[in-house]
Amino acid sequence: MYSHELFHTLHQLSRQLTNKLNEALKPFGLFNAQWAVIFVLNKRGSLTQKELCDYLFVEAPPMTRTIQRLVKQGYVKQVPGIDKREKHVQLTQEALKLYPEWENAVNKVNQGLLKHFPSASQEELSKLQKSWLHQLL
Amino acid sequence: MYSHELFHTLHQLSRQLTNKLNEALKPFGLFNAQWAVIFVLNKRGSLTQKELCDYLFVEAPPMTRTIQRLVKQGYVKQVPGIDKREKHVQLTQEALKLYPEWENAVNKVNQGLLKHFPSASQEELSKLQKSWLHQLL
DNA sequence: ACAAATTAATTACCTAGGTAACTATATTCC
DNA sequence: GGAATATAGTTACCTAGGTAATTAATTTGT
Repeated sequence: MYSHELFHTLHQLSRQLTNKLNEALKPFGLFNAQWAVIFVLNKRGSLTQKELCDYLFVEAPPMTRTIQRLVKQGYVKQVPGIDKREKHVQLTQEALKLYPEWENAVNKVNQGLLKHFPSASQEELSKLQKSWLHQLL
Repeated sequence: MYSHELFHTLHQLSRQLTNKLNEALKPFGLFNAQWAVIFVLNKRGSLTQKELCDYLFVEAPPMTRTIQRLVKQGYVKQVPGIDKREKHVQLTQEALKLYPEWENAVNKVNQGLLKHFPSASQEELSKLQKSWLHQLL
């Protein structure tokens, strides 16, 4: 019964990566969860909070909090939709200006984390993870 | 640059598994992090909190909290060591009595989570994860 | 032998993410 | 058209895990 070990290793790996990313984002006053939102908004433009939740597979309450912190920092604005329940979230000019710098830092740390992990292994790992995840959902 | 995707999938996978485990533990009034401690204590007997931290790669403060909850529930006791700074943590009779039931529930949910994921893939995934994790530490 | 440095555990405070309950707006269904 | 239902977002409260600072006990170094 080594399923325990599999789960344990996965959990630890996830935590280590999160910690390293947070460390790299610290100089910019950003955290992991905020970066995830910023990254998606930069790629997709304007999204409702529901759409962000669905995309990132996160429940609504933590998303509300993450967005509120980003609003307070001036990196995101909430625009009321035609459907008045919805809030369309988008990056501010300030965030768009700083984005390349952030992405650069993130890419650099990601590259460092993968440096000694062969790209064939990365491919294989990515494939296995996606396959398992899709079965779970 | 699909490192983003690799990290994102890993993070989500970890969260999904944690959620499923928590769901399975709910009837017993236990949570994921508590189970990790109980599992190790059952295997290893008595350990100091420091040893538990090292084994589970968790910082001391969250470990203190997890143990305090287990003490309150009557599943764990803290025995002062010869080195008076240390606290040796061990399962209570109550916990030892209930352990098989808990393990059974956990094994069942783990089995369910891995059901449609071929065991060759499990092996491969486990190998890749461990290899990457050891490079990071 | 005693001052300085180290270590185990705790406390306070932060982010991350989960559920349950609530509010306000939209949609459905007689 | 109006009552019932569903949906988007928020609030309150829980566990999980991180850092920084604190306390008490032990070990080191002179």
